[in-house]
Amino acid sequence: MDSQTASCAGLLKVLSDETRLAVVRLLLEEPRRVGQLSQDLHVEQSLLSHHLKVLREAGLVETQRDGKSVLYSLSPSMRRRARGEAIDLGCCLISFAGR
Amino acid sequence: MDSQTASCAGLLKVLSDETRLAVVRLLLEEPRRVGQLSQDLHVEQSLLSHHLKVLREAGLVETQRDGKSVLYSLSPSMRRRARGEAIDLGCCLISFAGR
DNA sequence: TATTCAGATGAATGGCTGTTCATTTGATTC
DNA sequence: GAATCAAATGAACAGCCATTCATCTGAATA
Repeated sequence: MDSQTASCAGLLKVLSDETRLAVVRLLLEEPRRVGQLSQDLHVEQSLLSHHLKVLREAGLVETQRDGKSVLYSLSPSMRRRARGEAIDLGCCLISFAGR
Repeated sequence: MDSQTASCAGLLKVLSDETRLAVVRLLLEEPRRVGQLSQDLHVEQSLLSHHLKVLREAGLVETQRDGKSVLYSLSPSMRRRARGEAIDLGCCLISFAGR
């Protein structure tokens, strides 16, 4: 059980929350402001903010001031093309290929 | 926030534990008995058994009696080939393509 | 500069979850 | 059938985490 597996589990834990996963999927489409996310997901502002902090600290998302609001986007380094054998969860594929 | 996202988060939660993730990665190679897993991962029998139960109930793994021991293998339906845009966690890729 | 709007932060709380220990079940062997 | 080996189960506990509420920061506008 290498340390790589440990940190990977940690990242999966970040994504294993319904709200955070939904945020990431929305940001996979395009950047959005917090207010938009809050409306789209029907999640109260404060709670969403806490979740966004977790995503930030995990390096999954990045922020950018936009006047009064803040624009969230998926970290560019997180974008990749998948290929190779994977685990099919039905909802998504998890692949370890080439690692 | 659809119910699909909820159940997906649930499955990711199952994989977000270091021990369970390590088990799945080993079973991705080939089926193994509990004793083997326990030795390979340095995880005590009872604890491993609890984790295996979680994996079983999530439908991720299947079991097969083999004399005194039990053979665990990755559920065939979980095996797929990944392709399309994905989120790169460094340790693995998560892809939602075509869903 | 006072007010308002957008978002972040901190403390408090309740529920979930990983771990341990003791016990049990199921299958083999003596 | 008693003893042994492999794995599963249940109860108990402790630490973690999502949620809520109240408050604060920071930027725009009047």
